[in-house]
Amino acid sequence: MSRTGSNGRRKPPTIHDVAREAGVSRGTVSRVLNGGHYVSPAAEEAVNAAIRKTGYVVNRHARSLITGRSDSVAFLLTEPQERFFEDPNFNVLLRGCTQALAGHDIPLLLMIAGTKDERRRITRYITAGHVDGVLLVSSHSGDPVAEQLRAARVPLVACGKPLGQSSRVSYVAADDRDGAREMVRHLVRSGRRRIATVTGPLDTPGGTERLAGYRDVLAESGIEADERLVATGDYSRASGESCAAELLRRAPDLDAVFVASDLMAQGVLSALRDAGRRVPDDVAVGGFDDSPAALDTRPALTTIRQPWDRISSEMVRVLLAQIGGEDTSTVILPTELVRRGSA
Amino acid sequence: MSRTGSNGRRKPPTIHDVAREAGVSRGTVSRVLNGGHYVSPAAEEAVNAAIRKTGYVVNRHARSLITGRSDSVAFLLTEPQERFFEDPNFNVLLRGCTQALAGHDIPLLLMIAGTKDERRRITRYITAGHVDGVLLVSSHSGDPVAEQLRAARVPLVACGKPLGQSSRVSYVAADDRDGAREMVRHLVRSGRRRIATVTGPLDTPGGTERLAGYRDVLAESGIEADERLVATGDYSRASGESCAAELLRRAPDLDAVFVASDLMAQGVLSALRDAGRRVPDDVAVGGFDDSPAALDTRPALTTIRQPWDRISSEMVRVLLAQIGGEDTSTVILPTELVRRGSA
DNA sequence: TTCTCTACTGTGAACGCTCACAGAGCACGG
DNA sequence: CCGTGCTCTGTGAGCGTTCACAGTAGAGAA
Repeated sequence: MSRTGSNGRRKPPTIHDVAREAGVSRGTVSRVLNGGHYVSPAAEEAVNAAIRKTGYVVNRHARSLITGRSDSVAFLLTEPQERFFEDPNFNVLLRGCTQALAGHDIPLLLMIAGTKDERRRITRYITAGHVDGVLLVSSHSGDPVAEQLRAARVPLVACGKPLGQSSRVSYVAADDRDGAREMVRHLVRSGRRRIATVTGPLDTPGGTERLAGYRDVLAESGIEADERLVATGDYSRASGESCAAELLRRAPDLDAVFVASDLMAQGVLSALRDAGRRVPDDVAVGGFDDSPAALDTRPALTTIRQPWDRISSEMVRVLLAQIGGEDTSTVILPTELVRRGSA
Repeated sequence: MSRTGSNGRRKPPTIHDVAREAGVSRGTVSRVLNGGHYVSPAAEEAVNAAIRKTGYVVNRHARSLITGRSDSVAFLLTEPQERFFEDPNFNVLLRGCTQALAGHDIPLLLMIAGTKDERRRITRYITAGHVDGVLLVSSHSGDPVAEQLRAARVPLVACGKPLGQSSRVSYVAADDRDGAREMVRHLVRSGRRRIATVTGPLDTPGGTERLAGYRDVLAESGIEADERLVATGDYSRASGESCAAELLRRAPDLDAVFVASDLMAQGVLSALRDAGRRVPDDVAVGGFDDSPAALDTRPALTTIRQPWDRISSEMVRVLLAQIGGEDTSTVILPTELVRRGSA
């Protein structure tokens, strides 16, 4: 049933062995393996039985050699720092993509292009056709990798809106702007009028879009915009703390803060506590991300949940469509307000 | 220079194109590609020039088809829950392995075998020879996947000691027991005598080994062991909180707690604060893991750092040695005490 | 010279699969 | 009756590489 090599280790059965076992030709086995079209029920049954009996598993290398596809996908991280690995959302994303791909029997290759050298090596690897497509995670504006892959016509889907690119890179993202609107509307509805914000870096989509959403709601609510109420952080806890201190100095009468990330919101809560302000009585605080940290604050953080599970499954769906030759575009997914104690 | 297919998409150059360009045979190009033995300097130079000119990249599928190796490695997670993805150490491990493998030009395939079905599918995939080896991360005792892969003679290295296995699975781990000793000795040196502990689940290596280390030091220091000072958690923050409450009830005179994870230690700190105990004045608290959370507590957590960067690089080193046919065994790496404010 | 050894090179045959094609068998309509 | 179209099947070729082998050239020893 299985052939045995000279070193005693079994050689796995080939399509030939299955064909012989089933009493059909290689071609018929191959057809069964690839969807079973133009195969008689009797032949199909015989082949399936032979596959079970021999324990046959297709040799993907031989298949790839001829089809030109690799039936694998790269998950590419182009980050110089370890930021993404510290981000709990990243885990959900990676996990979600792995699972969604596994459903299609497609393995995920994890690649990290931190340095320039690595970027070159990985770009070569990918453009050589070793993967069928790329799931790109990068917060960088003007990422050269995306451009190169696009130029080489490699199917590509980014997570989040690639900033500052004129090119047509498909992406999947949460609706940052609308999520921000939702949170600020929530603050307005609860009677706040002096609403400050701590933004993310303004060269990231999360930075600009969430700020835009904040301004949308002030405008629609007829609340006067006040630049003293806007501070720019870098998504770190420490920057949240210092931004909040700065805001309190510039506008001591603020009664709410919309913070563009939960991590920064932690810092904001610390600063407010240090300043003797009670949350939410004196100052309401709204975060963004619904990270696990949002549960650990006191009071627990009211925040905006991004649908990471859906983002990952959509990324995979769009990428597979693109690999299949379809023209794909962008997917924007709705966010959700999670009410807890802080606002 | 590059051939063009009917659909306008360039066909990548093959070894044949390189050979023609360099004026040598396929064999010579292949030899240059695989180490350059038995190749004249002139030929080698010509081949390298031709490779640069054509932009040739080896087709790994064709190579794999004949060599039987795939030049790729699986990073296999056999966890029903998402525990690992919530663990920041896991990120460092995954990142470290990816990078270490990238140094050898070996891509990492991430696979998650949560359900029984997935385990079967993935085991099939791996035993079919689609990867050269497996980096296994699993907290489960009696993991059937490890046994099956071992039986199929797939090179395999586990992260952490596989519990309850009689088999000879190579693994790389931090010295949990000695790390626990180090922490408890530190507590003893600072004058504590009623030292409690919150352990991890006792079906995990981290649970049993760290508890053993705790007992070692009590014994060597002549401190009477007291079962009222031992509580078993599940590595979650909440369990740390409830265990600490329980310990305070059973042994109100405790003056230190050694907690088997930083996450649980966060819970312990909360419970102590709620009980009005000052840290470290009334009660010293020692954690384990040196997770980022350890910096966010007040006071900052004294903890034990596991050398995750070295663990990942050692896992890769051992796996590659095993793939190369060497007999490999176990690697135990030292931990490090990180002193902060809590003890 | 001749023989041997070493360094180097080229060639055919595989690896296991899919694809294109040819051909068989059958049913149907003209 | 043939021709046409359908479903189903087998066969040869070839994907791009490595491997084993055969063969050449030059150096050194006999």
